[in-house]
Amino acid sequence: MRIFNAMKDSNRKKVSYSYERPALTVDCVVFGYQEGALQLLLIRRKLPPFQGAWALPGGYVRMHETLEEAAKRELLEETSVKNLYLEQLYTFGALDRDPRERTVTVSYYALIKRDDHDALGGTDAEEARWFDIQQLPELAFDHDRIIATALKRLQGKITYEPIGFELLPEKFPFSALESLYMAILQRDLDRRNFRKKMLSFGIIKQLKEKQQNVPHKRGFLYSFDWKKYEQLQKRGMHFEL
Amino acid sequence: MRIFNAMKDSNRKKVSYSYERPALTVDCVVFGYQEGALQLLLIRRKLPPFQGAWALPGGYVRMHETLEEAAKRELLEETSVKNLYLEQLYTFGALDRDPRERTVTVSYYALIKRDDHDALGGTDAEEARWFDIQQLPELAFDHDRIIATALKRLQGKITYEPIGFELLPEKFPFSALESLYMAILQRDLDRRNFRKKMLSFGIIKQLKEKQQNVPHKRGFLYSFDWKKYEQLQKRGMHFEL
DNA sequence: GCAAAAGTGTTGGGCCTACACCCATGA
DNA sequence: TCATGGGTGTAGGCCCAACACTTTTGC
Repeated sequence: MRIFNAMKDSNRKKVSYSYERPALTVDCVVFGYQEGALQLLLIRRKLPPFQGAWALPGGYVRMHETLEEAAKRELLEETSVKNLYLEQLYTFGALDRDPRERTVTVSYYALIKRDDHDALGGTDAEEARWFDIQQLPELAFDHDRIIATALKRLQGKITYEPIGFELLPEKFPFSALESLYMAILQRDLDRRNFRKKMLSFGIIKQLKEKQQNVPHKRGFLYSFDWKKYEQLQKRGMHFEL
Repeated sequence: MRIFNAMKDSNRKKVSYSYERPALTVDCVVFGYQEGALQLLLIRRKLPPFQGAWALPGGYVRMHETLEEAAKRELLEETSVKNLYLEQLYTFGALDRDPRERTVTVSYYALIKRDDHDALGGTDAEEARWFDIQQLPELAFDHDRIIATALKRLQGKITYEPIGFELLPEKFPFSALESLYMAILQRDLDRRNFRKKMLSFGIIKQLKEKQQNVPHKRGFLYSFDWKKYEQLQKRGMHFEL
């Protein structure tokens, strides 16, 4: 895939340098959340090395785009995903991480609202699929390490910044938020205490609507209040767990 | 400096690629602490661009070294500094951050015990100097942004991991730890509460020795207890502020 | 004796944890 | 009527913030 993209790149030309340079790529760890499970978006490699193996979406950084632009472009090309929360994760530079040649990769992690993006498959008719985070397949390159790093980062960040909403639809029942946190942190949380604390920040608004077609009591729907959050942040509010 | 190093590199040879690659460098934000002030190690550039300006130590990543090895090598070459706490910070990839050509830099931040490293000056007779973090000179490239990022990271990390000791000598009076935290966090801390909490973790041992030649009551010296810290960490201890 | 830092405890309030029962709905 | 999740309050304990005086030393 990487090679394929590179060959298509309209910037292609012979260039020479007076000393060798590592290749530079980006890779994206894309998290989603559905039906109580934290998920990950992977693509199947069509070419060697690791032909047929599952891998993170990613590819070469071009000369005229920033790292973040490269990450967004690859995601769009390979998985048709856009409009997401994207943040740089870590840069991996082990000597043997790509068997072809020295390749340094800048990794990003992304959070997306699954229901916005159920249509998958890239412009290259890439095979892309969601996997439950607990049941990942064998992965190409050092992508398992990158994923482990991303998960740790997500677990840390979600406790001190309200980014969980990036994984939920606009309107959600409170229990979805709660089980999202449990899926990410991989531990139980007390329902009453979680609700109390989360609501106490004042950044979630209760809507007038309720759940529909549920085989139990209808709960209110909620949504994240961006304006309130920005206001409170300016006044130095402190979100934590 | 970067060019100079590149020219010396024994790996030098003409290489060509079928598409362009950004240059890849590392830059290090080296923190030190002395006499109540948080300091930063900078070198003066001898060549254009930004000739004569102060900059972070750093340089090109070679093909046979990892990113961290590159960072350590550049530090040793340019500032004779070794044996330090080093951690990757962020990768900067703006298109125009180097006026010569597209250059992506992987930044690191380092903490060193000032008294171990008072001898400066690299093998190239680089001019290297410590600056008070509050009084930095004009900086080359986007190094001011890198430094700002590093300081924020240090402020965050020091509250949940006991890395402050990396900036202090082996033996230190308790007040040094306290004023170190105040210098980094740039706010006042209550002496009694800070001491209570810090000692409560049980990772600092009081020595038998006391301060010498001070114009006031002699306080005990302390040192960080690595073994205890590792033990407690395994048992899931949680250091915070 | 004076300046400067070391050393040391208590109290009140707020926050966190732990915990259990009733309600509304669809099947 | 049953299974399923929705919604709610309290009490005890722990931790945190705020706060001041005495001691030792060099000058």
